[in-house]
Amino acid sequence: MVKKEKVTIKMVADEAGVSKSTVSRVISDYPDISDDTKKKVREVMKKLNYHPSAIARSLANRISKNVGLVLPSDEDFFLNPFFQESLRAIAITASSRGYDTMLVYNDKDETTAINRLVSANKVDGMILMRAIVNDKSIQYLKENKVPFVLIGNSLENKDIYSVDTDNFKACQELTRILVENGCKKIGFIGGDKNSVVTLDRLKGYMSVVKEKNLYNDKTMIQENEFTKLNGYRSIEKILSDNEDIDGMIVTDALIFRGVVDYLTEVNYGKDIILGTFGAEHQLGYDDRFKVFNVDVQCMKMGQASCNKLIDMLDGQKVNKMDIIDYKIM
Amino acid sequence: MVKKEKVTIKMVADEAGVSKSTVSRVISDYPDISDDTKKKVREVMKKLNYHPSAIARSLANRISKNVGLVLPSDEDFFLNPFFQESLRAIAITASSRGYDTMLVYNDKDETTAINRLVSANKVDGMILMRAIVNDKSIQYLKENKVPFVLIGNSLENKDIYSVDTDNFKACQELTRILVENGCKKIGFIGGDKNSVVTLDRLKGYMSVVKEKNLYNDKTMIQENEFTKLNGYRSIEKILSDNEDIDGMIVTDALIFRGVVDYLTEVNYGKDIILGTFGAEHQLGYDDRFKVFNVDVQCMKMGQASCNKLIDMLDGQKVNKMDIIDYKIM
DNA sequence: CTGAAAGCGCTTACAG
DNA sequence: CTGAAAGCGCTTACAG
Repeated sequence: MVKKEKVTIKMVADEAGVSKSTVSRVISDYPDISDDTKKKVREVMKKLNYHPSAIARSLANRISKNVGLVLPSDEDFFLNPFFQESLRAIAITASSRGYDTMLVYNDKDETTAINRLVSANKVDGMILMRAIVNDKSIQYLKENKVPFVLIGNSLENKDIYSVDTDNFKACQELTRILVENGCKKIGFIGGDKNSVVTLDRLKGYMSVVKEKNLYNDKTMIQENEFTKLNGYRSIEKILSDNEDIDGMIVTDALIFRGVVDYLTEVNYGKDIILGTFGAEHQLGYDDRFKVFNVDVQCMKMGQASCNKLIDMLDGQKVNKMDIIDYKIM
Repeated sequence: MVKKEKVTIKMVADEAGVSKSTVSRVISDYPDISDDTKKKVREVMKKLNYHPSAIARSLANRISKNVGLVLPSDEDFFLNPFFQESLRAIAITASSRGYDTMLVYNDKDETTAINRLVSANKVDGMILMRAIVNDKSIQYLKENKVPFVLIGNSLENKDIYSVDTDNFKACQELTRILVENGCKKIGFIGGDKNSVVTLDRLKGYMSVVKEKNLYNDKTMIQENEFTKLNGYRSIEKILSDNEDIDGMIVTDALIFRGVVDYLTEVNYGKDIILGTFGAEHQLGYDDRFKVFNVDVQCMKMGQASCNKLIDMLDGQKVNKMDIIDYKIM
């Protein structure tokens, strides 16, 4: 077997009897190259099994063909199925458009990881997978004029590109459904208080509580982390303070699992109607419970955010904010 | 505010009154540069907020400082919490060693995605997150002499670098525990038959079944996909064919959830002892069940695989195979 | 429609 | 201990 050597543009050019410039142009599929030479060059490329070096291209034209994915570094948050599924959708979408995906784990108050990717020119743009209150990453990306799209909603930055669920409306609708099903006293369990998603959903819930004049007590609202344990403890706490609760809003699949665990343990069933965020397959509960869930369609979100970023990089005009529809079932 | 311009090595060199070569050498921390100039150059770099272009470095020295992560593209498989947790460990480990992580989703019988990353020089090495029978990716990486480490076990390739759980032994131990707890007739539910993990665990189970001369019927063994639904249907099938089953081995957290769902529905409890793979927090079940689980410690696996790959890239000597210990509880 | 040449921002023998 | 120069493999005005 012949020793493999990296095939370069030079070798293709020589073999095809044209200049490097010409080869370069057929790589990029320039319109003003004659069909004949295009064809010839392509044949040679195939014959030589030539693949342009992305690195060299990047250096020459400052385009990396990489998108950066910014994930929360807090374990609890990341364990959320939402991330796993969006991440997959993003990577697959990127790939289908000729981009590769780079991962960054980002701390709440640090931008060093992001900074590294950006200043090393490793990515053309970024996707942020959550927004927290007073988000440093968003600040950084704006200041450095890095193209990015946020999955979520930033309270402080309304002029950025984003893709989001209408969490206020979704949670409002969900709460109303519980009311229509007879609930008089509805509790709320959310994730991290600094997470904008939690806040938006809380507002939706509150709006119905006020509108319908439902009984309302602070002990009915718990916000902590995005964990199963939090769900377990929060529902325990709420029930011990409010025996007569007949409905619960839960903002997250992981938390929901903890809630179901506790309710199963103490033998609750349909006495409490549950409204939760999360797709059916992420939840896990059985017939003993009555559950309404809003599916925010993370696959769609991931896809939309990635397409939006790449459209931006392509210089296309895109909306500032896109709202992805949810499904309540 | 001054318009931001990319700071290059040239500008640092000029400002510090040295040559580009020298700056380059202090970037790489060469030993034979005088402390004085090192210090001076570093000051200038900081003052100018200089960050070397990773792209340019890559082109010059053919090192990308990226590791590629090869994930299964089949949705079912990927949804497994195992991947999510290993992935995070890998990305964090890579980052701590100055590497960034690139994602590739790979089809069973295709190597195009991998090929793209490799031939474009975007990565220095790869981590494969599973092995299937007759794995094309492994073949490809071997042939192209791409450094890689496999998380798992390849039946056909014993000469590659890998990190794995001793799945045979773990499943053997798990099955024995069920026997010690009085089980006489133990079923088995696994994931994809083409997945080596499933095969290894099945062998461990079978070895005990034979050793202890347990009743053994093909209808007690189900292998399908890595999904919750599969768990649900498989246990249903097994129970309908074998009413007197008193133990079940389940190879996967997601499948386990389906099993628990079904058993809950039909009001089974401690009559069947469950042995499963998956960490406590991935499982989700309650006191009604008696469960033993083997935690393969995915964080450790991810970490070990990434460190191993980077050690290899650094030219260090590493073991061919590393076995990560598991915990049964 | 195509080519020669400069340039992208680094690294690294080589020479001193 | 340090510098000048060539080179990594592309792209892209510019000229024809």
